Amino acid sequence: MAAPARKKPVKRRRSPIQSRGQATVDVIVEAAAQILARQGPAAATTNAVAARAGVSIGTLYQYFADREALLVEIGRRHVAEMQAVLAGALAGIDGLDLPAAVDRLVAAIVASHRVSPRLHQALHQSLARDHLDTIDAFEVAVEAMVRQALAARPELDLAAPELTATVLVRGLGGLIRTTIRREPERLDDPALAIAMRAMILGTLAGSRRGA
Amino acid sequence: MAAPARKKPVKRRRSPIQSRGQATVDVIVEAAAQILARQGPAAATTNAVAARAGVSIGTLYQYFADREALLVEIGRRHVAEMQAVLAGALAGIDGLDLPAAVDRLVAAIVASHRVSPRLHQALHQSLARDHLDTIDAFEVAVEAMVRQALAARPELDLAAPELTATVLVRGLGGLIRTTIRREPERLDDPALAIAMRAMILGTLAGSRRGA
DNA sequence: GAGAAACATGAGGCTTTGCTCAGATCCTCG
DNA sequence: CGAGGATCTGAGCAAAGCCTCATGTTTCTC
Repeated sequence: MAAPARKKPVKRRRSPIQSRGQATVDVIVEAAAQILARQGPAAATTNAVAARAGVSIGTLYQYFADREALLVEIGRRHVAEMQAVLAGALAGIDGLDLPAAVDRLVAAIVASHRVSPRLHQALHQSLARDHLDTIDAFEVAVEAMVRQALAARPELDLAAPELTATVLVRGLGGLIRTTIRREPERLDDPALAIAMRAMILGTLAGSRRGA
Repeated sequence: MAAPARKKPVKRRRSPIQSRGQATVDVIVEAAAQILARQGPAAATTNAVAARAGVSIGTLYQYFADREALLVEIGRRHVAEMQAVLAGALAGIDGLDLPAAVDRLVAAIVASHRVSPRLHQALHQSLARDHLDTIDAFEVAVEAMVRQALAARPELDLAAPELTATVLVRGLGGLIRTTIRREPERLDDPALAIAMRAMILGTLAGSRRGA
Protein backbone atom coordinates (compact mmCIF):
# COMPACT_ATOMS: atom_id res chain seq x y z
CA MET A 1 0.00 0.00 0.00
CA ALA A 2 0.91 3.63 -0.07
CA ALA A 3 2.12 4.00 -3.60
CA PRO A 4 4.41 6.98 -4.29
CA ALA A 5 1.78 9.12 -5.98
CA ARG A 6 2.13 10.52 -9.50
CA LYS A 7 5.00 9.44 -11.62
CA LYS A 8 6.13 11.03 -14.79
CA PRO A 9 7.27 8.49 -17.35
CA VAL A 10 10.90 8.78 -18.33
CA LYS A 11 10.96 10.06 -21.86
CA ARG A 12 13.30 8.10 -24.06
CA ARG A 13 14.86 8.74 -27.35
CA ARG A 14 16.34 6.32 -29.83
CA SER A 15 18.15 3.37 -28.27
CA PRO A 16 21.51 2.60 -29.77
CA ILE A 17 21.48 -0.13 -32.41
CA GLN A 18 25.08 -0.34 -33.36
CA SER A 19 27.80 -1.05 -30.82
CA ARG A 20 29.23 2.36 -31.57
CA GLY A 21 26.08 3.95 -30.24
CA GLN A 22 26.12 1.76 -27.15
CA ALA A 23 29.68 2.84 -26.44
CA THR A 24 28.69 6.47 -26.81
CA VAL A 25 25.87 6.08 -24.33
CA ASP A 26 28.25 4.49 -21.86
CA VAL A 27 30.75 7.28 -22.24
CA ILE A 28 28.08 9.89 -21.67
CA VAL A 29 26.64 8.21 -18.59
CA GLU A 30 30.05 7.72 -17.07
CA ALA A 31 31.09 11.29 -17.70
CA ALA A 32 27.90 12.55 -16.13
CA ALA A 33 28.30 10.30 -13.11
CA GLN A 34 31.84 11.51 -12.65
CA ILE A 35 30.91 15.17 -12.72
CA LEU A 36 27.98 14.56 -10.43
CA ALA A 37 30.14 12.76 -7.92
CA ARG A 38 33.09 15.10 -8.07
CA GLN A 39 31.54 18.52 -8.49
CA GLY A 40 27.95 18.10 -7.45
CA PRO A 41 24.60 18.48 -9.21
CA ALA A 42 25.04 22.12 -10.17
CA ALA A 43 28.12 21.37 -12.23
CA ALA A 44 26.46 18.57 -14.14
CA THR A 45 25.05 20.64 -16.97
CA THR A 46 24.29 18.84 -20.19
CA ASN A 47 26.96 20.86 -22.00
CA ALA A 48 29.57 20.04 -19.37
CA VAL A 49 28.68 16.36 -19.57
CA ALA A 50 28.96 16.30 -23.33
CA ALA A 51 32.29 18.10 -23.18
CA ARG A 52 33.74 15.71 -20.64
CA ALA A 53 32.45 12.76 -22.58
CA GLY A 54 34.19 14.11 -25.66
CA VAL A 55 30.93 14.11 -27.54
CA SER A 56 28.83 16.86 -29.02
CA ILE A 57 25.79 18.11 -27.19
CA GLY A 58 23.60 16.95 -30.04
CA THR A 59 24.76 13.40 -29.57
CA LEU A 60 23.74 13.48 -25.95
CA TYR A 61 20.23 14.52 -26.90
CA GLN A 62 20.07 11.77 -29.46
CA TYR A 63 19.92 9.24 -26.66
CA PHE A 64 18.38 11.17 -23.80
CA ALA A 65 15.19 13.16 -24.16
CA ASP A 66 16.25 15.59 -21.48
CA ARG A 67 18.61 16.09 -18.59
CA GLU A 68 16.36 14.25 -16.17
CA ALA A 69 16.35 11.14 -18.31
CA LEU A 70 20.12 11.11 -18.12
CA LEU A 71 20.02 11.40 -14.35
CA VAL A 72 17.56 8.55 -14.12
CA GLU A 73 19.78 6.34 -16.23
CA ILE A 74 22.73 7.12 -13.97
CA GLY A 75 20.57 6.22 -11.01
CA ARG A 76 19.58 2.91 -12.58
CA ARG A 77 23.15 1.92 -13.23
CA HIS A 78 24.30 3.01 -9.82
CA VAL A 79 21.62 0.97 -8.10
CA ALA A 80 22.49 -2.03 -10.22
CA GLU A 81 26.10 -1.72 -9.20
CA MET A 82 25.24 -1.45 -5.55
CA GLN A 83 23.04 -4.50 -5.80
CA ALA A 84 25.81 -6.45 -7.47
CA VAL A 85 28.22 -5.59 -4.67
CA LEU A 86 25.61 -6.49 -2.12
CA ALA A 87 24.87 -9.82 -3.70
CA GLY A 88 28.55 -10.63 -3.90
CA ALA A 89 29.18 -9.79 -0.28
CA LEU A 90 26.16 -11.76 0.80
CA ALA A 91 26.98 -15.00 -0.94
CA GLY A 92 26.62 -18.06 1.26
CA ILE A 93 25.01 -16.18 4.12
CA ASP A 94 22.22 -18.71 4.47
CA GLY A 95 24.37 -21.29 6.14
CA LEU A 96 25.64 -18.96 8.85
CA ASP A 97 24.37 -18.60 12.38
CA LEU A 98 22.68 -15.38 13.36
CA PRO A 99 25.61 -13.31 14.66
CA ALA A 100 27.79 -14.25 11.72
CA ALA A 101 24.98 -13.53 9.29
CA VAL A 102 24.44 -10.13 10.83
CA ASP A 103 28.12 -9.31 10.53
CA ARG A 104 27.97 -10.24 6.90
CA LEU A 105 24.92 -8.13 6.34
CA VAL A 106 26.52 -5.09 7.96
CA ALA A 107 29.67 -5.50 5.93
CA ALA A 108 27.66 -6.01 2.76
CA ILE A 109 25.51 -2.92 3.19
CA VAL A 110 28.49 -0.78 4.08
CA ALA A 111 30.39 -2.10 1.10
CA SER A 112 27.57 -1.39 -1.29
CA HIS A 113 27.32 2.17 -0.04
CA ARG A 114 31.00 2.58 -0.60
CA VAL A 115 30.59 2.05 -4.33
CA SER A 116 30.26 5.76 -4.90
CA PRO A 117 29.04 7.68 -1.88
CA ARG A 118 29.32 11.07 -3.54
CA LEU A 119 27.32 9.98 -6.53
CA HIS A 120 24.76 8.44 -4.24
CA GLN A 121 24.27 11.71 -2.44
CA ALA A 122 24.34 13.79 -5.59
CA LEU A 123 21.57 11.67 -7.05
CA HIS A 124 19.50 12.12 -3.94
CA GLN A 125 19.92 15.86 -4.33
CA SER A 126 19.36 16.19 -8.03
CA LEU A 127 16.68 13.71 -8.95
CA ALA A 128 13.20 15.16 -9.08
CA ARG A 129 10.75 13.87 -6.54
CA ASP A 130 9.05 11.84 -9.22
CA HIS A 131 12.19 9.89 -9.83
CA LEU A 132 13.61 9.39 -6.37
CA ASP A 133 12.22 5.88 -6.42
CA THR A 134 14.99 5.07 -8.85
CA ILE A 135 17.56 5.18 -6.06
CA ASP A 136 15.15 4.01 -3.43
CA ALA A 137 15.08 0.79 -5.37
CA PHE A 138 18.24 -0.31 -3.61
CA GLU A 139 16.84 -0.02 -0.14
CA VAL A 140 13.58 -1.57 -1.26
CA ALA A 141 15.51 -4.57 -2.50
CA VAL A 142 17.47 -4.88 0.73
CA GLU A 143 14.26 -4.62 2.67
CA ALA A 144 12.73 -7.47 0.73
CA MET A 145 15.81 -9.55 1.25
CA VAL A 146 15.90 -8.98 4.99
CA ARG A 147 12.21 -9.62 5.28
CA GLN A 148 12.73 -12.97 3.67
CA ALA A 149 15.71 -13.75 5.86
CA LEU A 150 13.74 -12.98 9.00
CA ALA A 151 10.85 -15.11 7.84
CA ALA A 152 13.26 -18.00 7.43
CA ARG A 153 14.22 -17.84 11.09
CA PRO A 154 11.07 -18.41 13.11
CA GLU A 155 13.18 -19.04 16.18
CA LEU A 156 13.58 -15.26 16.42
CA ASP A 157 9.93 -15.22 17.41
CA LEU A 158 9.34 -11.72 16.14
CA ALA A 159 6.07 -9.96 16.91
CA ALA A 160 6.00 -8.14 13.58
CA PRO A 161 8.73 -9.49 11.32
CA GLU A 162 7.98 -7.28 8.34
CA LEU A 163 7.90 -4.11 10.36
CA THR A 164 11.09 -5.08 12.10
CA ALA A 165 12.76 -5.60 8.75
CA THR A 166 11.61 -2.20 7.56
CA VAL A 167 12.80 -0.44 10.68
CA LEU A 168 16.13 -2.20 10.62
CA VAL A 169 16.90 -1.55 6.98
CA ARG A 170 15.78 2.04 6.94
CA GLY A 171 17.53 2.80 10.19
CA LEU A 172 20.73 1.20 9.04
CA GLY A 173 20.57 2.90 5.67
CA GLY A 174 19.92 6.27 7.20
CA LEU A 175 22.74 5.83 9.66
CA ILE A 176 25.16 4.96 6.90
CA ARG A 177 24.06 7.82 4.67
CA THR A 178 24.29 10.37 7.44
CA THR A 179 27.70 9.11 8.44
CA ILE A 180 28.95 9.25 4.87
CA ARG A 181 27.81 12.81 4.54
CA ARG A 182 29.10 14.10 7.83
CA GLU A 183 32.10 11.92 8.64
CA PRO A 184 32.97 9.86 5.57
CA GLU A 185 36.21 8.51 6.97
CA ARG A 186 34.40 7.02 9.92
CA LEU A 187 32.80 4.39 7.73
CA ASP A 188 36.03 2.45 8.06
CA ASP A 189 35.96 2.53 11.84
CA PRO A 190 35.59 -1.05 13.11
CA ALA A 191 33.85 0.28 16.19
CA LEU A 192 31.03 1.48 13.99
CA ALA A 193 30.51 -1.97 12.55
CA ILE A 194 30.42 -3.38 16.06
CA ALA A 195 27.87 -0.79 17.10
CA MET A 196 25.73 -1.59 14.08
CA ARG A 197 25.87 -5.26 14.92
CA ALA A 198 24.77 -4.48 18.46
CA MET A 199 21.95 -2.42 17.08
CA ILE A 200 20.70 -5.16 14.81
CA LEU A 201 20.98 -7.99 17.28
CA GLY A 202 19.54 -5.83 20.03
CA THR A 203 16.63 -4.76 17.89
CA LEU A 204 15.88 -8.35 16.99
CA ALA A 205 15.98 -9.36 20.62
CA GLY A 206 13.83 -6.42 21.61
CA SER A 207 11.21 -7.15 18.95
CA ARG A 208 10.25 -10.57 20.25
CA ARG A 209 6.66 -11.53 20.69
CA GLY A 210 7.18 -11.57 24.45
CA ALA A 211 7.56 -7.77 24.57
CA MET B 1 36.35 15.20 15.76
CA ALA B 2 36.02 15.02 12.00
CA ALA B 3 34.80 18.51 11.29
CA PRO B 4 32.79 19.06 8.08
CA ALA B 5 35.55 20.57 5.97
CA ARG B 6 35.33 23.97 4.23
CA LYS B 7 32.52 26.31 4.88
CA LYS B 8 31.59 29.34 2.90
CA PRO B 9 30.42 32.22 5.07
CA VAL B 10 26.83 33.26 4.53
CA LYS B 11 26.91 36.67 2.96
CA ARG B 12 24.58 39.12 4.63
CA ARG B 13 23.13 42.38 3.64
CA ARG B 14 21.63 45.11 5.80
CA SER B 15 19.69 43.82 8.77
CA PRO B 16 16.31 45.45 9.30
CA ILE B 17 16.28 48.31 11.79
CA GLN B 18 12.67 49.33 11.78
CA SER B 19 9.91 46.87 12.58
CA ARG B 20 8.61 47.33 9.07
CA GLY B 21 11.81 45.83 7.74
CA GLN B 22 11.65 42.95 10.18
CA ALA B 23 8.13 42.21 9.06
CA THR B 24 9.23 42.25 5.43
CA VAL B 25 11.99 39.77 6.14
CA ASP B 26 9.51 37.48 7.86
CA VAL B 27 7.11 37.66 4.96
CA ILE B 28 9.86 36.83 2.51
CA VAL B 29 11.17 33.90 4.50
CA GLU B 30 7.71 32.47 4.99
CA ALA B 31 6.81 32.83 1.34
CA ALA B 32 9.99 31.08 0.35
CA ALA B 33 9.45 28.27 2.83
CA GLN B 34 5.95 27.78 1.54
CA ILE B 35 7.00 27.53 -2.08
CA LEU B 36 9.85 25.25 -1.16
CA ALA B 37 7.57 22.93 0.77
CA ARG B 38 4.69 22.94 -1.68
CA GLN B 39 6.36 23.04 -5.07
CA GLY B 40 9.91 21.97 -4.43
CA PRO B 41 13.30 23.61 -4.85
CA ALA B 42 13.01 24.27 -8.57
CA ALA B 43 9.97 26.45 -8.10
CA ALA B 44 11.57 28.57 -5.43
CA THR B 45 13.16 31.17 -7.69
CA THR B 46 13.91 34.52 -6.14
CA ASN B 47 11.36 36.20 -8.40
CA ALA B 48 8.67 33.72 -7.45
CA VAL B 49 9.43 34.20 -3.78
CA ALA B 50 9.22 37.98 -4.04
CA ALA B 51 5.95 37.71 -5.95
CA ARG B 52 4.37 35.40 -3.41
CA ALA B 53 5.59 37.57 -0.57
CA GLY B 54 3.96 40.54 -2.25
CA VAL B 55 7.25 42.36 -2.29
CA SER B 56 9.47 43.59 -5.07
CA ILE B 57 12.52 41.62 -6.06
CA GLY B 58 14.70 44.53 -5.07
CA THR B 59 13.44 44.35 -1.53
CA LEU B 60 14.39 40.73 -1.28
CA TYR B 61 17.94 41.51 -2.29
CA GLN B 62 18.08 44.30 0.25
CA TYR B 63 18.08 41.71 3.01
CA PHE B 64 19.63 38.67 1.40
CA ALA B 65 22.89 38.79 -0.48
CA ASP B 66 21.87 35.93 -2.71
CA ARG B 67 19.47 33.06 -3.05
CA GLU B 68 21.60 30.75 -0.96
CA ALA B 69 21.55 33.17 1.97
CA LEU B 70 17.78 33.04 1.88
CA LEU B 71 17.81 29.26 1.90
CA VAL B 72 20.17 29.23 4.84
CA GLU B 73 17.92 31.55 6.80
CA ILE B 74 14.96 29.31 6.10
CA GLY B 75 17.03 26.39 7.33
CA ARG B 76 17.95 28.19 10.51
CA ARG B 77 14.38 29.02 11.33
CA HIS B 78 13.19 25.56 10.52
CA VAL B 79 15.77 23.98 12.78
CA ALA B 80 14.86 26.39 15.57
CA GLU B 81 11.25 25.41 15.22
CA MET B 82 12.05 21.73 15.31
CA GLN B 83 14.16 22.20 18.39
CA ALA B 84 11.38 24.11 20.10
CA VAL B 85 8.94 21.29 19.42
CA LEU B 86 11.47 18.77 20.62
CA ALA B 87 12.17 20.66 23.84
CA GLY B 88 8.47 21.01 24.51
CA ALA B 89 7.78 17.32 23.99
CA LEU B 90 10.74 16.37 26.13
CA ALA B 91 9.87 18.43 29.18
CA GLY B 92 10.13 16.52 32.41
CA ILE B 93 11.71 13.47 30.86
CA ASP B 94 14.44 13.29 33.46
CA GLY B 95 12.17 11.92 36.14
CA LEU B 96 10.92 9.01 34.05
CA ASP B 97 12.13 5.45 34.05
CA LEU B 98 13.88 4.14 30.96
CA PRO B 99 10.97 2.71 28.95
CA ALA B 100 8.83 5.76 29.57
CA ALA B 101 11.68 8.08 28.69
CA VAL B 102 12.28 6.22 25.46
CA ASP B 103 8.63 6.51 24.55
CA ARG B 104 8.83 10.21 25.14
CA LEU B 105 11.94 10.50 23.04
CA VAL B 106 10.39 8.64 20.14
CA ALA B 107 7.26 10.76 20.28
CA ALA B 108 9.32 13.93 20.54
CA ILE B 109 11.55 13.17 17.57
CA VAL B 110 8.61 12.15 15.44
CA ALA B 111 6.72 15.28 16.43
CA SER B 112 9.62 17.54 15.57
CA HIS B 113 9.93 15.96 12.16
CA ARG B 114 6.28 16.54 11.59
CA VAL B 115 6.76 20.32 11.78
CA SER B 116 7.20 20.55 8.04
CA PRO B 117 8.39 17.35 6.43
CA ARG B 118 8.24 18.70 2.90
CA LEU B 119 10.28 21.74 3.78
CA HIS B 120 12.75 19.53 5.58
CA GLN B 121 13.28 17.45 2.50
CA ALA B 122 13.33 20.42 0.16
CA LEU B 123 16.08 22.00 2.23
CA HIS B 124 18.10 18.81 2.09
CA GLN B 125 17.78 18.89 -1.68
CA SER B 126 18.44 22.54 -2.31
CA LEU B 127 21.08 23.61 0.17
CA ALA B 128 24.60 23.54 -1.18
CA ARG B 129 26.95 21.05 0.38
CA ASP B 130 28.67 23.86 2.24
CA HIS B 131 25.48 24.71 4.03
CA LEU B 132 23.98 21.33 4.78
CA ASP B 133 25.26 21.66 8.32
CA THR B 134 22.52 24.22 8.84
CA ILE B 135 19.90 21.48 8.88
CA ASP B 136 22.22 18.91 10.33
CA ALA B 137 22.25 21.14 13.39
CA PHE B 138 19.04 19.56 14.54
CA GLU B 139 20.36 16.05 14.60
CA VAL B 140 23.61 17.24 16.13
CA ALA B 141 21.64 18.78 18.96
CA VAL B 142 19.61 15.64 19.50
CA GLU B 143 22.77 13.61 19.49
CA ALA B 144 24.29 15.79 22.20
CA MET B 145 21.15 15.51 24.26
CA VAL B 146 20.97 11.74 24.01
CA ARG B 147 24.65 11.43 24.75
CA GLN B 148 24.11 13.35 27.93
CA ALA B 149 21.06 11.31 28.84
CA LEU B 150 22.98 8.08 28.40
CA ALA B 151 25.85 9.37 30.49
CA ALA B 152 23.38 10.08 33.25
CA ARG B 153 22.36 6.44 33.40
CA PRO B 154 25.45 4.43 34.23
CA GLU B 155 23.23 1.47 35.11
CA LEU B 156 22.92 0.91 31.37
CA ASP B 157 26.55 -0.15 31.50
CA LEU B 158 27.26 0.76 27.90
CA ALA B 159 30.52 -0.23 26.32
CA ALA B 160 30.71 2.91 24.19
CA PRO B 161 28.00 5.35 25.25
CA GLU B 162 28.86 8.09 22.80
CA LEU B 163 28.98 5.80 19.83
CA THR B 164 25.73 4.22 20.89
CA ALA B 165 24.13 7.65 21.04
CA THR B 166 25.37 8.48 17.57
CA VAL B 167 24.15 5.24 16.08
CA LEU B 168 20.78 5.53 17.75
CA VAL B 169 20.10 9.10 16.76
CA ARG B 170 21.30 8.79 13.20
CA GLY B 171 19.51 5.53 12.71
CA LEU B 172 16.30 6.89 14.11
CA GLY B 173 16.56 10.09 12.12
CA GLY B 174 17.26 8.24 8.92
CA LEU B 175 14.39 5.90 9.51
CA ILE B 176 12.00 8.76 10.06
CA ARG B 177 13.20 10.71 7.04
CA THR B 178 12.98 7.71 4.76
CA THR B 179 9.53 6.91 6.04
CA ILE B 180 8.35 10.47 5.54
CA ARG B 181 9.57 10.45 1.98
CA ARG B 182 8.23 7.06 0.98
CA GLU B 183 5.17 6.53 3.16
CA PRO B 184 4.33 9.80 4.90
CA GLU B 185 1.04 8.58 6.30
CA ARG B 186 2.76 5.75 8.09
CA LEU B 187 4.34 8.13 10.55
CA ASP B 188 1.04 8.04 12.42
CA ASP B 189 1.05 4.26 12.71
CA PRO B 190 1.30 3.33 16.39
CA ALA B 191 3.00 0.10 15.40
CA LEU B 192 5.89 2.13 14.06
CA ALA B 193 6.37 3.87 17.38
CA ILE B 194 6.36 0.51 19.11
CA ALA B 195 8.93 -0.82 16.68
CA MET B 196 11.12 2.20 17.24
CA ARG B 197 10.91 1.72 20.96
CA ALA B 198 11.93 -1.88 20.55
CA MET B 199 14.82 -0.77 18.44
CA ILE B 200 16.07 1.72 20.99
CA LEU B 201 15.67 -0.49 24.02
CA GLY B 202 17.09 -3.44 22.16
CA THR B 203 20.07 -1.48 20.97
CA LEU B 204 20.76 -0.26 24.47
CA ALA B 205 20.56 -3.78 25.82
CA GLY B 206 22.73 -5.08 23.04
CA SER B 207 25.41 -2.41 23.57
CA ARG B 208 26.28 -3.40 27.12
CA ARG B 209 29.83 -3.82 28.24
CA GLY B 210 29.22 -7.55 28.58
CA ALA B 211 28.92 -7.98 24.77
C1' DG C 1 29.37 0.02 -54.49
C1' DA C 2 25.13 2.52 -53.67
C1' DG C 3 21.44 3.66 -50.97
C1' DA C 4 19.61 3.80 -46.49
C1' DA C 5 19.87 4.02 -41.82
C1' DA C 6 22.36 4.99 -37.74
C1' DC C 7 25.23 8.17 -35.69
C1' DA C 8 27.58 12.66 -34.80
C1' DT C 9 28.26 17.72 -35.02
C1' DG C 10 27.89 22.41 -32.84
C1' DA C 11 26.21 27.13 -33.64
C1' DG C 12 22.83 29.30 -31.68
C1' DG C 13 17.57 30.04 -30.50
C1' DC C 14 14.84 30.49 -26.74
C1' DT C 15 13.95 30.73 -22.05
C1' DT C 16 14.86 31.45 -17.43
C1' DT C 17 17.16 33.13 -13.52
C1' DG C 18 19.83 35.69 -10.34
C1' DC C 19 20.66 40.10 -9.42
C1' DT C 20 21.51 45.54 -10.04
C1' DC C 21 20.47 50.23 -9.99
C1' DA C 22 18.44 54.77 -10.23
C1' DG C 23 15.11 56.65 -8.17
C1' DA C 24 10.52 56.95 -5.42
C1' DT C 25 8.36 56.53 -0.89
C1' DC C 26 8.03 56.07 4.08
C1' DC C 27 9.45 56.83 8.89
C1' DT C 28 11.85 58.96 12.70
C1' DC C 29 13.37 62.59 15.39
C1' DG C 30 15.12 67.08 16.50
C1' DC D 1 8.01 70.54 9.61
C1' DG D 2 11.82 68.73 7.13
C1' DA D 3 16.34 66.46 6.71
C1' DG D 4 18.19 62.14 6.39
C1' DG D 5 18.20 57.48 6.81
C1' DA D 6 15.53 53.25 6.03
C1' DT D 7 12.79 50.95 2.96
C1' DC D 8 10.74 49.77 -1.37
C1' DT D 9 10.14 49.57 -6.49
C1' DG D 10 10.48 47.05 -10.97
C1' DA D 11 12.39 47.35 -15.65
C1' DG D 12 15.76 44.96 -17.50
C1' DC D 13 20.86 43.34 -17.94
C1' DA D 14 24.14 39.65 -18.22
C1' DA D 15 24.90 34.98 -17.79
C1' DA D 16 23.70 30.44 -18.13
C1' DG D 17 21.24 26.42 -19.31
C1' DC D 18 18.43 23.32 -22.09
C1' DC D 19 17.60 21.76 -26.29
C1' DT D 20 16.85 21.94 -31.72
C1' DC D 21 17.97 21.42 -36.32
C1' DA D 22 20.25 21.44 -40.62
C1' DT D 23 24.06 19.20 -42.10
C1' DG D 24 27.97 15.96 -42.28
C1' DT D 25 30.05 11.25 -41.38
C1' DT D 26 30.16 6.29 -40.54
C1' DT D 27 28.26 1.78 -40.82
C1' DC D 28 25.23 -1.66 -42.53
C1' DT D 29 22.83 -4.21 -46.13
C1' DC D 30 22.06 -6.12 -50.47
